[in-house]
Amino acid sequence: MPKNKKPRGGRPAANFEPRYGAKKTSFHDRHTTGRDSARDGARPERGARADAGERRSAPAAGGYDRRPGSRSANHRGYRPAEAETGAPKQRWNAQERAGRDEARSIRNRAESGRREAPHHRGDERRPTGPGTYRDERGGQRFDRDERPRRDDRGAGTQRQGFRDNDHRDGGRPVRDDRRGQRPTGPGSYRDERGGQRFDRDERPRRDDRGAAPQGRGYDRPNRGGAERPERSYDADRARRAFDRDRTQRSFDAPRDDRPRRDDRTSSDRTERPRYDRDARDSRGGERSRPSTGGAYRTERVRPLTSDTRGRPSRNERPSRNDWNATSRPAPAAAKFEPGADVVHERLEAKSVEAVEVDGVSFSDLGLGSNIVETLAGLGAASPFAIQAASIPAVLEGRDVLARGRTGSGKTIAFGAPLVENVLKSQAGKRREFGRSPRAIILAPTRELALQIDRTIQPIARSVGLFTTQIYGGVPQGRQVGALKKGVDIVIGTPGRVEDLINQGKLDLSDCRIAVLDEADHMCELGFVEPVQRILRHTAEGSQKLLFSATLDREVAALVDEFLIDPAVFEVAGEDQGSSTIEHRVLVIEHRDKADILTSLVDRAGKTLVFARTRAYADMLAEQFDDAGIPAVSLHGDLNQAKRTRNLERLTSGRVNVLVATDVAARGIHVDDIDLVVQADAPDEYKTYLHRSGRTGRAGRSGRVVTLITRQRQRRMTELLDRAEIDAPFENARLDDDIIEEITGRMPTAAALTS
DNA sequence: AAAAAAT
Repeated sequence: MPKNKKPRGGRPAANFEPRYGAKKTSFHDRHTTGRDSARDGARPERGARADAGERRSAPAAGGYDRRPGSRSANHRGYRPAEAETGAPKQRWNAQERAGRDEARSIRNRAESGRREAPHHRGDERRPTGPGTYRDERGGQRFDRDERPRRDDRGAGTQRQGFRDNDHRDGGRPVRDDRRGQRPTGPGSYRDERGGQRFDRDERPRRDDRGAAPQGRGYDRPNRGGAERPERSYDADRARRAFDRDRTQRSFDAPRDDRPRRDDRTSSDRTERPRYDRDARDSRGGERSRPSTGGAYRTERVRPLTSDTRGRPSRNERPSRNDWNATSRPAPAAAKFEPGADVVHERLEAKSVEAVEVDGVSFSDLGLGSNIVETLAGLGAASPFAIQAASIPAVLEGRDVLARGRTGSGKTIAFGAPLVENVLKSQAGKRREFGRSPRAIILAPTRELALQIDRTIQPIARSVGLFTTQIYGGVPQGRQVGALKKGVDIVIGTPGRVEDLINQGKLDLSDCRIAVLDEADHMCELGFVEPVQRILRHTAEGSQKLLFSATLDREVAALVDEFLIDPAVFEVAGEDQGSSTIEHRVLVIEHRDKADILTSLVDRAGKTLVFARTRAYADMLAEQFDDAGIPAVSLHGDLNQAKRTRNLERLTSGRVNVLVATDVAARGIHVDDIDLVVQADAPDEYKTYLHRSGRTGRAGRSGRVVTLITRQRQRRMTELLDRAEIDAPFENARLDDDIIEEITGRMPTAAALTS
């Protein structure tokens, strides 16, 4: 029975799929789960047995740690406290209890002047293993935030064990190391971005911020006015907005700058007010964030929603409809002086140069020492560009839109400052039992939500905060139990989150930060509505952070309603030319498809195959299996247990081939996937970018092969053009050398660069 | 078409 899988899952699975009770071994616990029954149809008989068992043992159960109404897991618990001691207890025991104590002492220390000398404190409580990740990754931090790798996944319990390791020296030295190692080839930011430096106007701000951060009414109780002097927002904003002499930048392009852009001004102006006023007034935006002047806000938002009129580059790439279009220095941008912002179609962003980031540390950015140390333990010794850009803005309390390519560190970019903000908002407060969450992070898939939690949890835990995952496909019991107990940060998928809200089990009214990962995807049809409803449940004026590798104007609907004066960031030099991924398109005969796929997949490395439908994904996996190539599938028709298990099989290397639908296209990370095969070509260029982003990570080389038939060539050409990818089209037959070549030796990164 | 709640 599947039960046998558990041993292996012991560690990885615990981490990967904490809800799934890898640890649950006690008789009645299993029953509880069975009864909770969201338990998927995989083993109906088990559920039945569980019910029977429950009935039998219920009466006597009390003495045996049985909760009288464990039905209350779902059901308004008659004894909430009890509910927590049941199943959740096991899970909380070691690690969470430790965390709690830790939190307590942190709080105590915090109350006696925490900001001043946090460092010594950190040393003893550093929760994560030191050089662990750093070493493996050769100092490159590409993956670290996207997905704590396997080792990492080993649940908090394990990490605690590392606690005493001294990696204090990790901080600085490591950064230096890394600098040395940082790939200077394609993956490197440094080489391609000319020597543009972080704008001075930007930097000073950060220092200021250290002293007086939250621009918005973020809760900051108990913070000595001395440390972070209270400031009138108006004053603050105004100062930042106008007192700087700089070239205009998107996110803070002040009114004053506007006149300079003669070409766009007039039309923009007429349009701008419309967006704003309507949106803001109707939702009381004014009240919620009185600090931002109306006019100011308007202009900030405008770039996102305005169209491209007057932009020459549009004509050149008519199909390109987004912000990405000019992510690399476009001709249009050339007329701007060095150091000036690149002007983007439809959405202007402050373009961050990686070189600017050299020498900047996480603590420079405003993160506390505990968090900084934890990040170092995760392999993030110093910030990536996108992190350096967005962390200060997030700490400041601003709404942020950020685009950074896959694996560029987005999770930490929002996660670390989010934790810091939540911590600040609770400084000195008691962490009450049953407190409602202060922050929520939404992701489009369960796997991604889990992965995000794997990164955020250690950071949160390092400062005594708790996270919980709220996603579907698993029993609610534990999730509700955790909520009852009280968590600070919720990470989940829209469906279950909304479900629990409607059931009154999740209260977001105190939620002051909301993050949308893969934000553009979350704005697609079918996703937006629930997301909007959820966001409306968050505290009025809550801070919103939108991140994605392909962030574009698709998020306009949300921006208009929910964001105020957003800072917009992206990383310069992130074009496909700087990628370590080799793309190619095989034009094939349909009748050869199955066999070609099999031969493509018959190789040594890990291969991820994308199929358009669930059925086809299953079919292919089966086909490969039959051909003697162990393969599993990942798609929405599988129950969550299988999804988790199959993905884990690939990560662990038990199989080398995973056939997935687009559920696996975004965000999920598996090390060492060196070939991505698109059995079905995607319809959108964004999908192409995300799918191909599953390989070529950490500066490694990777290949993406897309199979199409002759009829599709034109569409594919257009798509690649939009994605700004150059890929040769090659006719391929089953016995072609091409296939051999693809499945054979992978080109070195060096070869790709030259 | 897929994904996201559970039924």
